[in-house]
Amino acid sequence: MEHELIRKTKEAVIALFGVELPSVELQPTRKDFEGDITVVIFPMLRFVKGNPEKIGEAIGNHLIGAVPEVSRFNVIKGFLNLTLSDEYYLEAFSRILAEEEYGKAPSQDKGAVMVEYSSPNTNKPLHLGHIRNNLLGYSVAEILKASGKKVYKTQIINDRGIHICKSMLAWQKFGEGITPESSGLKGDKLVGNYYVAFDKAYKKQVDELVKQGRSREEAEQQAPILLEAQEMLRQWEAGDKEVVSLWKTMNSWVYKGFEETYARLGVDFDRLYYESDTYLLGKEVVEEGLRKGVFYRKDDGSVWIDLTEDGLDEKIVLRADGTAVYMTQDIGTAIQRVKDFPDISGMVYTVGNEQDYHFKVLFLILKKLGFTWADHLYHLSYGMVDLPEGKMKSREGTVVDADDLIEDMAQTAEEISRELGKLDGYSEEEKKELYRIIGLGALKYFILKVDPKKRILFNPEESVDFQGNTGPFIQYTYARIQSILRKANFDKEKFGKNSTKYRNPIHPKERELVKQLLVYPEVVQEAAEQFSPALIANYTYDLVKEFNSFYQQVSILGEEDLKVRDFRVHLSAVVAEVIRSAFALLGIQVPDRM
RNA sequence: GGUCGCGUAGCUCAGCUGGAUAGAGCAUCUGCCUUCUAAGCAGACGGUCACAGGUUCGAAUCCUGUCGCGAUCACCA
Repeated sequence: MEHELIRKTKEAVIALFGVELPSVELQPTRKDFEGDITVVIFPMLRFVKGNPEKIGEAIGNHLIGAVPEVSRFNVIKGFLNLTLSDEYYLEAFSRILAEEEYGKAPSQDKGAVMVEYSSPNTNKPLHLGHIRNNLLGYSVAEILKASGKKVYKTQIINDRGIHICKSMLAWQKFGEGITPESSGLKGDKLVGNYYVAFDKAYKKQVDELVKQGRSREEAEQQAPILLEAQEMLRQWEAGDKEVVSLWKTMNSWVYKGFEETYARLGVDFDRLYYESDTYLLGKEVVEEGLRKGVFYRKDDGSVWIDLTEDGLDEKIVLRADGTAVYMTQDIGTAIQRVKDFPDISGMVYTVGNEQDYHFKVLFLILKKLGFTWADHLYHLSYGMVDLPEGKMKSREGTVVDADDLIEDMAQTAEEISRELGKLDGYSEEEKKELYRIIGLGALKYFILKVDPKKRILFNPEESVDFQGNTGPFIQYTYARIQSILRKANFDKEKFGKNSTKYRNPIHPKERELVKQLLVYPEVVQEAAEQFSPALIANYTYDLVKEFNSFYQQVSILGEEDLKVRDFRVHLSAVVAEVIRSAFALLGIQVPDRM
């Protein structure tokens, strides 16, 4: 419709004023004025001299004759507000009904996108920060799929390094052979406890050394337990049997714990990468890049890239002793992934904004190395989740644990549900499942509705809302519609297939709803382009508000005219379907009752 | 100090490539359950869009500078 209006408006201006406009600006008409689509006259004044109101009037008159869908118009200042006919909206709605999966674009074969997210260290449990990461990554992956892309979800598990050795060492020293089985603790929690135990012991040793007269800096480097951990890392790299075996055991505990958390969160992966497999990758690429002149070697043997011409600094890509740094590994991993999945044409890295610089450099290096896909790399950079007292710190125990938080949310959902008491007839299991869906819905929506790049302040004292612009509010609207559909004996099989007979005129609330439904596919595309689940969340909220207003003001099942009643039932069904679809893109489930 | 990001109502956030009197939710206050689920609806209150310049017919939006907050600038990851 927009294209048609732009074309016809241009034609109108040629016919009326003999001038060809380079472009026409359209916008949705503001709520306080009558109309659906507004043509902004001001930009035309550069080409057409005259009074904007008169010009608008003239164009409006022309359009009414030229475009059958335009039924009325009015001009206010420089704005030509067009009202589209009821037939147009009824027609448009019937097209939505006919769609198989409304909002989803047909899949294109232009290559796949790999989305990386989560990527935790294996020395501590997941916390609220990881939750934001997981939700964003999962949601963006789903949105990209809906926009027509093939997507691979992946993560790189940071399963090696000094931090892992710290937990291992502390477990050896203080653990007395404890296991998840013997203690009943979740594996990631158990290992995390020893990471904290290490830090405690380390600080104690440092303090003692300082008391003995060492400088703090020296003490921090010389604390015996740290030296032991470093020795352990060397043994691990040398393949020491005992160390490797302990490493395998403890990591397996952690993986089991992570799997539980992922299952609770409802996220998944198509392919896992382990740092212990990939950390040596990239060295060869560096050698090759050295030959190509992309990198250069310093006298001490370390290899660097000079990015000063690109406004960045010099960056090391290989240590003097020939070992890999983080960057080396990331270069190698990226290339490996394209080898594993040759149809990849781009990648998305879901990583906090503290690594903005790292990814700028990484992408630039890959580009300079000449990989075609390097133009389609995107760092999905997101702001930190802060607590009122500041940053979360695992070692100081000021983290909001992922499992605990999910549990708390379900509990809150339970309390509210019990108070409202609308769940007669549900079994205990059904209720429990419902609390889980609502609690998670509240949490996920709370996080995803915020623009990814902004930081989130999370106050554990103030529980996440269940009213207003929240997940449960939207879920509630869905449940209400399901209730109507049950009462109307709405048949999903016939959904979209039976020819609903329309009628005129259409109620203003119905018109608004159809308008809102019509933009859903565009919103999905926009969200994919911007890698922003927040756009989906905000759209869904607007749709739901519109529906609730309609629901309040207009009777659906009580309507006596059967055609009208049928139309309203269908309209409600489509709204519910779009809610379900949009929430699926956010990884949020919807309940039939609540 | 260099670079990057953010700064909109008491609080949490929207505001598309510049367009009409800057919008929601929470909180506070008013109405609405004999009609499809009140986790709802309708309304009131609440803003020098950090500040100062500039571009433009028009700026919360674009440009420059200032201030504030955060991140980053490791042979750590």
